[in-house]
Amino acid sequence: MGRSITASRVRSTGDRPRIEDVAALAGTTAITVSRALHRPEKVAAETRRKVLEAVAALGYIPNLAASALASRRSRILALVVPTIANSVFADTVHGFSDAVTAAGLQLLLGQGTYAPETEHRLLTALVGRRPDAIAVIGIVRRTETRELLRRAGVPIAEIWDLTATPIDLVVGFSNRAAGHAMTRFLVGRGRRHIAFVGGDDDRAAARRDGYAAALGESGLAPGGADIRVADISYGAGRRALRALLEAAPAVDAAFFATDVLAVGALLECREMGIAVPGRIAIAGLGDLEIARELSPALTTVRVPSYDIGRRAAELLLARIAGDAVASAVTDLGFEIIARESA
Amino acid sequence: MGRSITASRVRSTGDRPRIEDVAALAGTTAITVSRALHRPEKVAAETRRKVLEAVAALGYIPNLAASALASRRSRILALVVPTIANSVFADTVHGFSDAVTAAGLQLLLGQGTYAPETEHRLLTALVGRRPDAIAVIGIVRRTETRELLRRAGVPIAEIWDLTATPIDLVVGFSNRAAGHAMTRFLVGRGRRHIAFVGGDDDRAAARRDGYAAALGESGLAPGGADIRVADISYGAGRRALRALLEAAPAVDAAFFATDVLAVGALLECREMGIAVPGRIAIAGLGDLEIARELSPALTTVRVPSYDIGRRAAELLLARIAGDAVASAVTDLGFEIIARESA
DNA sequence: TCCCATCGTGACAGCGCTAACATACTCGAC
DNA sequence: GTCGAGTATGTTAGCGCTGTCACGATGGGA
Repeated sequence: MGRSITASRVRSTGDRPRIEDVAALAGTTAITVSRALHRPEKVAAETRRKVLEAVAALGYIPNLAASALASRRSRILALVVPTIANSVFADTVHGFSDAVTAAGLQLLLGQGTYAPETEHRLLTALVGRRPDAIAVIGIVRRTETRELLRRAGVPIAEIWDLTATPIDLVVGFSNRAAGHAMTRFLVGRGRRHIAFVGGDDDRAAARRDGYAAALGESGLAPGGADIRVADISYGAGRRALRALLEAAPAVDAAFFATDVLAVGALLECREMGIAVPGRIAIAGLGDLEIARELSPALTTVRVPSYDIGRRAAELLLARIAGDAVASAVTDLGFEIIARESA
Repeated sequence: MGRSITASRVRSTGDRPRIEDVAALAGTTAITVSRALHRPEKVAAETRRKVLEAVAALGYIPNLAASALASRRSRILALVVPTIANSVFADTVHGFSDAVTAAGLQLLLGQGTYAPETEHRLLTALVGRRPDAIAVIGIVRRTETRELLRRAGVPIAEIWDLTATPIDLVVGFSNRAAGHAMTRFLVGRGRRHIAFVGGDDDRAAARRDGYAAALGESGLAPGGADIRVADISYGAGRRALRALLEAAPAVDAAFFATDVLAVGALLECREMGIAVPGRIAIAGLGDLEIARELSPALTTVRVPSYDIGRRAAELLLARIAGDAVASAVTDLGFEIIARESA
């Protein structure tokens, strides 16, 4: 049945050439071809030349699935993101992709993990591909999922928020500290009725936490109703601002969990003729490009989205290469960008 | 040497369980486990139960690289994008990912193909993974690369622009027609000195083409210097607007190849006190969310970014399943969204 | 009663590659 | 000339899964 029984080793037309076809044409054997391609220094220059010639002549492209199976190295890095339709996460994917590509590996992307259930399913599927490492945006909460990742037996990075108890590595910044710092900043600007507006994901919750702690330290009470948004959009930011002013007329500052919401609020203020920062200060988080282009320009927290992705990939690659990674926790920090809106 | 020589088939700790381990625990053989997982209707209910129990007990996750090798189906779809840090492409990735995930396959993402050379290298690497289908944003120009894809022997989709001579499938809209339609729209609004501003990629070039054709039909000359931007950002849009007004003071309309540039121009006009659309009309393409939130709201071309990704994946999946795809060309159209800026 | 279709299961081989060991050959030291 | 070390290449045996065929059991129709 097998090809090896047939007299000729020439492949039928339409089939892709295999490593043996290359070897035959180059007058050598499969293993030498493999070495010529992966460890050229182990092969005589003349042999290498013949092999490369044969590769070119046949248009040979190694089957990486077979390679992965035999070598137990897939040369794939998996990355899991809540959604890609969010430019800060897109930047992280970008950074991750750049580092992965530079190292000659490939990126397997999993998307859609705001629910723990989907996250688990998605990760199971990804683990099946036996990636050399896995990165996940967010801290993995479900015990079962953490166990799944641990058992995958490869380096794991949880990225975008810090935790003292990572599965393996963490790369990000403290969302809590960022929330705290911005709130202190607003207090420092003389604001006394500061509201927080955000969604319900973990990162927003951490920022809200930091906000609450900073208020407590300053002896202040929350400056408005607890406004939660269901989706992250400019429109949601507008609506949230209106709801806030209605529910808490005394509010003098609004800190939004993300710039998209803050920008929406800024636009709404302009249309309603509400002075910013006169009547109310507006602050965001993310430092989107649009934030600095509006007027008043948005005061925000700059966050290393691209670097988180890039650094995570680099650390994972180092781990794969067997290099010791100094610390399990990589804090990339953040920066308050004071502009006109607060 | 091999595992089969050892007396016991129980795996050493740390190793992942294989299909044979599951089979042993379920009291059956590997092939039955494979069938129980992939074609459950082919296996007796009782056997299936035992297999699933064993799978759960061992935490077995099939090795998809081995599966791909044996079955010649990788269950991977590859997608290649110029950059992901551009929200319209991110939407396309999103749509593609949704369809791929829904079908139980996985997404291999390649990023960074504004240069033909990188595109070729990236695609070579992706083809090595033997995806079941490949989608590429843009029309593949290089003959060598087209040949590479053709020889991959799987369905191929070129997406985001139409062409009469696709490698296999095309899904998108006519960038030329969109440029044409918006230009006609501006002419219809009484504009006579219409400028076009965009980058140098293929899509911008097609839009510029349509613009030039529409001007010709209306007996008009280009309304300004030929402004090319090097990067796509709000800042670039601002600078382009200033450059345009300086180079061609008579200009009464500016059509930007993408909304990001148009939004930048709109912001610049506001700051410079230039009346829009009084002094100059501004139009874009893409229909970003911010476009409708600004005032004046941006007149633009709505483009089916998400649907292009989703539809491309669906068509590719249909092809893989052996269904005939009605037409090689899928035109998803576009829509002029007339708002206040033009 | 026999036959053949159908169902459930299994044996075997192979997908295309590489790790590990084995072998041949070269060259300089003694 | 012999030996050992180093270099270049080859042989063998899988990696973990599934396609293909084969086989036994069951059951309904002639």
